[in-house]
Amino acid sequence: MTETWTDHVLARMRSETGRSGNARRRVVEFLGRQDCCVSAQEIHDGVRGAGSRIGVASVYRALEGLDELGLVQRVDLGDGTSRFERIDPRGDHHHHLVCDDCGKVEPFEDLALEEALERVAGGRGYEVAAHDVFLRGACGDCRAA
Amino acid sequence: MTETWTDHVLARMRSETGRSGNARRRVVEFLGRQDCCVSAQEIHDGVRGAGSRIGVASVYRALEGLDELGLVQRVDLGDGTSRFERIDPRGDHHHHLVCDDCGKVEPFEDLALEEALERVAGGRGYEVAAHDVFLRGACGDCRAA
DNA sequence: ACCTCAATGAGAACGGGTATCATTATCGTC
DNA sequence: GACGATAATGATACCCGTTCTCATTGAGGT
Ligand SMILES: [Mn+2]
Ligand SMILES: [Mn+2]
Ligand SMILES: [Zn+2]
Ligand SMILES: [Zn+2]
Repeated sequence: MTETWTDHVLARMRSETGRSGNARRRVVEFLGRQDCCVSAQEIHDGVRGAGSRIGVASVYRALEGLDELGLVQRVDLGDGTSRFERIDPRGDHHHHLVCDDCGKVEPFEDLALEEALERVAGGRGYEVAAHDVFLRGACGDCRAA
Repeated sequence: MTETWTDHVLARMRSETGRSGNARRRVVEFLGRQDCCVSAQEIHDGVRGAGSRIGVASVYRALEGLDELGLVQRVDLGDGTSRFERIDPRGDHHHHLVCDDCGKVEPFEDLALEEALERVAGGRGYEVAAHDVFLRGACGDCRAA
């Protein structure tokens, strides 16, 4: 059986603080259902829409905690709102295509790119811990229109 | 003789609107002196420090116009403030190393990385117009400390 | 010099994100 | 199962970068 990200994270948080509240659990469960990044607002709306009256502050607190534990990644596209997505414990990871026109965001993976990034990381004095890549342009739909 | 970015841009804006105000010119001149990205606040302070009483709104307006003309690039590191840097008309371009610890930002170039990005751009339905790459980690100074 | 209208700057307004604090709920203990 | 300590929560005030508004200024054409 494959342990889901959600289960993995709930267990981790449990062992971390000893407590388990409702708001954090709902945020984790929601994130676990997403395949790419979502904004705090979308998380808040999503959880509320399902019937849980959680507060925005709790959403941000949950995200902050998850970020510190390396369970979630902040994605900043430059539109003024941060987005968040789960980090696969198995190392799976993707980058983002952003449509300048309609704002759509979709994930992509590319091994050759990862290898090139790996090589850049060396020889710069820096100890690189993470990297972000965004490709911006016009998506298929917007090109057609 | 090499035409500077500043001259190139001033001429371009001139031909674009027919008018030339003081605020915009000061912003362009300031950006022309920078080798990497700076925040709107830094631009405002920099220009004011040199004796011109320009307003913040004018800084943002100038940056917006330059961005639309593709003369300036918005750099969003995710710290809540956008930065801007000139785009070399000759195509020269760099990406950024960001220290998670002290916040320092420095540019780097890597040809192999650019080629890998070029290859990714194809075959995705997208017409990629630009890309951003950030490497995050601990800089030399912070690693030593 | 005069007119027109883009450009400007001060300050109000906006919005995502954070801090505060009274209330609620979880968990260990009895 | 009730109780107490204290972490978690949620409403809301607040912060600050950015945008909007509007009265004023000034560049360029005549
Ligand atoms: Mn990668
Ligand atoms: Mn590049
Ligand atoms: Zn994603
Ligand atoms: Zn730069």
